[in-house]
Amino acid sequence: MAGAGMHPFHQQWALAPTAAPSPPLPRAPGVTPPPHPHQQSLPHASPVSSHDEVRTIFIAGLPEDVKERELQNLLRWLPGYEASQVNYKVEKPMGFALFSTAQLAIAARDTLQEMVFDAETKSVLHTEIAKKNLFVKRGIVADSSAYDQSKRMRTGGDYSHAGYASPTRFHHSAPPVWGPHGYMTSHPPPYDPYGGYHVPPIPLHAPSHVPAPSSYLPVQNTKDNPPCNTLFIGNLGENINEEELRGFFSSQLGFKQMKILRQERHTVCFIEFEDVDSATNVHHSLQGAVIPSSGSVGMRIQYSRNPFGKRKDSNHLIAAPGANGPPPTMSYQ
DNA sequence: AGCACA
Repeated sequence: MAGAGMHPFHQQWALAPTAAPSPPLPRAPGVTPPPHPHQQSLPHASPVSSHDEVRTIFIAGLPEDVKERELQNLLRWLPGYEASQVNYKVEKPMGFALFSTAQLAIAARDTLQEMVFDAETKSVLHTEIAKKNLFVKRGIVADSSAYDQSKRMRTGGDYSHAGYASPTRFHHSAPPVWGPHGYMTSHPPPYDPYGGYHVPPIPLHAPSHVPAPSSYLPVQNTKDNPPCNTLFIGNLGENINEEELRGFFSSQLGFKQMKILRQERHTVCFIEFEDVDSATNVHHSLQGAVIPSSGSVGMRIQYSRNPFGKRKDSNHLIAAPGANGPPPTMSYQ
């Protein structure tokens, strides 16, 4: 178990209010969706495109152990729902949900207002219009540049460090998706607030972890071992979060398995890849990577002394030293 | 610098 201060790996709360849930906004009571919703054009009233207004709601009152998925599964039924996420960085989880229009956001806010989210924990939702729109990452496509690192809170120091691999080759394969954000359709569903339940948007992917590091820091990597399909990761910081670590590496190309080793002072881990090439890729591209829970140190990536699943002393094979077995003639390589 | 598991 990680320490108390563990935080899930949520990269982008480039979203909304930095503000706490505390000051309940005065909100117009009984605001309901317009009777005649044609979101596209508001001929008279607001000249501004609806996308400039805040169409995100803020959701407080969630139980501490709320999952992104739970919230999504609730919100996806609401008309105009586009994306949501939960910010766990503060004491009480704060949810944010983006809707296609401000009206629909208001409608959603009122729908959810005072809703009992969990009877057992007596969680009752309090919703407001957020101060700012939820920021949804654009590129669903595997495009490394989609992970721009602007707006990241963490900045260990100098990242653009020459000599350290650029984050260009990350996870081509990895679903470039972090937890939240629902579907991203180009066109909003034909909507009809509360009119009927058309097929709800299905958030395609289970929340997965973000493979992109927050930054890179130089590490000195003297004394490496010869390339093999297993990497040894050290210098992970005092309170590295195992889940985060696992999520980080498990989405790398060629990942097979990993083992995390908690030791007194240092936590280290071993990662097996499909082949040496994949290991080498990661060895180079993620050297010095910083992930949130690693604090302000860059991880050191080395080849493992012993590849996963192979014994140290190669005279004894994995194939059991059977009483009557043939002598271990086969060897690796 | 901290290298386990089979």
